[in-house]
Amino acid sequence: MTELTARRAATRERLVDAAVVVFAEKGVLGAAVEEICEAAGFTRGAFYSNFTSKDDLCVELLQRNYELQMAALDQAIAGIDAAPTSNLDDLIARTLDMFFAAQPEGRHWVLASQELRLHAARSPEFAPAYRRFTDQGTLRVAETIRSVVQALGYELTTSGPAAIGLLHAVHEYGTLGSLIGSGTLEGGYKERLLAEVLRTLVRPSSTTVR
Amino acid sequence: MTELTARRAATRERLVDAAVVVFAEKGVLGAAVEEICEAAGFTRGAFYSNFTSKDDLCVELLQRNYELQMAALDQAIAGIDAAPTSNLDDLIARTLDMFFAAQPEGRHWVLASQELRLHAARSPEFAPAYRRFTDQGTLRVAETIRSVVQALGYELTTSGPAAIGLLHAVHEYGTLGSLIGSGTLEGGYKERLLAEVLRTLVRPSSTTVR
DNA sequence: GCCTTCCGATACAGAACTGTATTGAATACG
DNA sequence: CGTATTCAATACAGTTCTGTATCGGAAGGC
Repeated sequence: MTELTARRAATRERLVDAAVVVFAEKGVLGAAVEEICEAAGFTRGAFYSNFTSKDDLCVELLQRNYELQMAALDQAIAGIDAAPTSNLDDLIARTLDMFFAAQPEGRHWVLASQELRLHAARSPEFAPAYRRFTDQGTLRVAETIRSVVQALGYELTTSGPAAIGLLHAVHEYGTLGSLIGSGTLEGGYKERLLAEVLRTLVRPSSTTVR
Repeated sequence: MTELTARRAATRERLVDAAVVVFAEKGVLGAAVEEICEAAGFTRGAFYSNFTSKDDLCVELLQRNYELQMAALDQAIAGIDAAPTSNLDDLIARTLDMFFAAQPEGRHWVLASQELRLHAARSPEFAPAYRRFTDQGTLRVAETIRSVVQALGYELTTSGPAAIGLLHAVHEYGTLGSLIGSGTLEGGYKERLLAEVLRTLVRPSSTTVR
């Protein structure tokens, strides 16, 4: 698509990776361009030669994140056992695996994701770019989960995106809660709740599986 | 408890109110002390005379928020129709009213709440203070909802805090989503989802209502 | 009404960050 | 190879923010 030397691509990647860490620690607006460059082992010269602004880098970060997660999702699909099952627990477990494959992992990524989401909520300039990747990702995950559920002999009780939204909400809340160390959330809280929620989102398929 | 002149109290309040706005726009770490003071119509002299640091002000903000929401909750309780009902929709509506009473409202408060939550997740120094208010609030809301549900002839299917966590997760996600303007979330999405979730969280009481 | 105490404004010195213009070293190419 | 080009480092000038020390006016006590 774009002409990019290997050197340049590597620089951009290092900067983006560093941004994840710094965003996680300081937030998008609290992160100084200088700090990101330092974390990546560059000076600002490298930054301004590759990006026009911090928001510009944020978009690249979204893109990278999107691609990595879709790749992980594809891999998870390839590895799934596609035989229909009458065991609901089985279905739940396999479906959640799909979902988790498309979620950020590790403290830095989790925090950075939330920071980006919040940045989109407060910045009208950034929001469109954020929506672009998020909506597309949600649709793809929804479609994937819908087809997995169907292959296993079940169907969703609600629209795909609504189901994903619900899972996403619980996942985010629980993950952040465990980082904060909230006392009202016991261990395994998130997993249990997700399984329970998912149980209400599927039912045995009314139509015969082809 | 603490000796505080009226003048001082007013200054602190104005600073805290201003902080909500600036935090919403810039995030906790992106907000300059200077900026908060300016928004409140003071200079930094006032700030450092009243607070030792930005985190110190954050704690005061948590406290204020907690007290306002608990007061709103108390008021909501007072206004509720306590007659048992066999109409589930009725129950759902009244229970959600309780819950909403204890949620922040308005763009600034919503964003600031999220910023504080994220700040707690990344800052070990701030997290304990955040937990203190959050856990206490969750317990109080949980207990309130539990007793309302019971008075109406139903019971919760899960622990109070777990139920509140689930509602809270969906509420936050939906609210932020509507600020971002996500395309996969149609209007009324949040309310519909909350009602549906709540439906799975209650069942007719097995024991007789006293 | 005067005097004391309080408390926010001002002054200050330094640190951190910004974006740009220029330079020099690495890389690619003929 | 040597030369042209690319790209990150450096130099620069300006702005913003920090926390503290000091000052002066307003509030409250006698």
